[in-house]
Amino acid sequence: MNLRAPRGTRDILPPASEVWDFVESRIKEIYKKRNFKEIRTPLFEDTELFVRGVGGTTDIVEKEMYTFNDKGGRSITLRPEGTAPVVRAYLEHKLFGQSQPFKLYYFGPMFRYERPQAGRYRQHYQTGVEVIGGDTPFIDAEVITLGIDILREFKMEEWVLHLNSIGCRECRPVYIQELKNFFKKETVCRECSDRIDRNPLRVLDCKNEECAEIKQKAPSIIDFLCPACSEHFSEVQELLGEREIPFSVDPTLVRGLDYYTRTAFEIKTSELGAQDTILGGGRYDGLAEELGGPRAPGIGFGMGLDRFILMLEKKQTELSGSKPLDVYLVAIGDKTVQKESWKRLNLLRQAGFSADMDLLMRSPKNQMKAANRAGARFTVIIGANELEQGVIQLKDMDEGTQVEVEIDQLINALKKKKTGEVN
RNA sequence: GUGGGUGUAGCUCAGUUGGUUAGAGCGCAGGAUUGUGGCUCCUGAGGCCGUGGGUUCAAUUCCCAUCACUCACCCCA
Repeated sequence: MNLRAPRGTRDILPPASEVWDFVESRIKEIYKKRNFKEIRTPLFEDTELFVRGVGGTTDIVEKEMYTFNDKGGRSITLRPEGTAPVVRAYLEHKLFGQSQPFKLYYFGPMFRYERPQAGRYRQHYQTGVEVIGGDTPFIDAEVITLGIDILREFKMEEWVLHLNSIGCRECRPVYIQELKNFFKKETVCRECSDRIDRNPLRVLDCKNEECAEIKQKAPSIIDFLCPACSEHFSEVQELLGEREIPFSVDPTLVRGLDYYTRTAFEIKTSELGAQDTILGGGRYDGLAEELGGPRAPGIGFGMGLDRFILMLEKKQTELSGSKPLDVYLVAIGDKTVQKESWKRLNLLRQAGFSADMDLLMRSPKNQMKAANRAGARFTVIIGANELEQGVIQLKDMDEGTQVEVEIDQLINALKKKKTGEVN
């Protein structure tokens, strides 16, 4: 038996899991403040959804999908990204019939078959948003701003927003033709020469040094945008300026998924390794139609939580993940005392305190040790003597002081101590 | 998919120029006059030295393969 999580996957254990919980709930609050609603879609979908949605010639579909046949012979794929499933759900449930635009957020794992690396996992976690049913530049700016707001909420300043527009159905084909003509005259790396016909935009994405020089001379998409796309793009930039969000226009940013149109963006940080994109997204005005629905333009982003948290840890940002325990109960005596303590434990919890006790029934000394390790603010000591007199010992673990309290007054005494601390 | 590095206790790492019972620190468990934490001291548990094969009288040490981790490429979150 191989007792190891599969390659590229990992367990998130305490105390790390407390950091995750903390980060996720803070982000969720940000979404809620902006009137986004949660959507949960299945972890797997029909393979066809991604082939049609993401695009058959993309890296994701060509080599990164976890695809298998289920017992009914259906081809199933573990979702490699969040947008296609959300748009599928939007169409399936005819959400275009409701008040538009539809603003959704999600949290959850995504799956891609790749070689693991720092900040790259086969099962990784993303949070993201999708705004569907509108194509004004305000929506673009609102979505991008939201991404920045998350970074700022966590006091992260070491990032660069890369922005581009990759045009629409009207203007992009013209540009692509131009690009093909250009590259066919140049000598590019072998991979790129393969790409020229299949997915020419991706040649711009090549990091090969030989190609880099050639790329600089290549025609820029921005010069080929149709009037509508061009206006959209400059308005988005204007609105970002309005919010004082710095960005860098990057004509080589094309993104690896086919569904993108117009606005494309990525936020990179210098604080990770080679896997430095923590947030990426773009507009997808044609996706709904591509999937067989009505026109429903949308825009969204995905943010990598693994990388985000890695970045927070590298920055040693204080993450007050775990909250110390209010009370640890120490039982000293036989079963009668233990049972009484266990009963009191429940009463403490019902009164709203976080409380725990030693369920191994160890020696008083060891129980105190455990209380200390749990970070308990107070210990409540119940022994046979106390039980007889109807009292308990209440010990302040920071001060090291201890007072006797009538057992019925315990909750009140604790409440007083707690509010005393707040004031 | 390609290339480099690594793989000894729960964790961080020593070590064996091939040779009997493989070590430390931290952590964990228990204890230091019978009912009290954090400091100190004592004791203890825990390792088929990643897995499989080869060379050898002998391998945890050498060689090969494999798996995993890690860094980079590719690409992305």
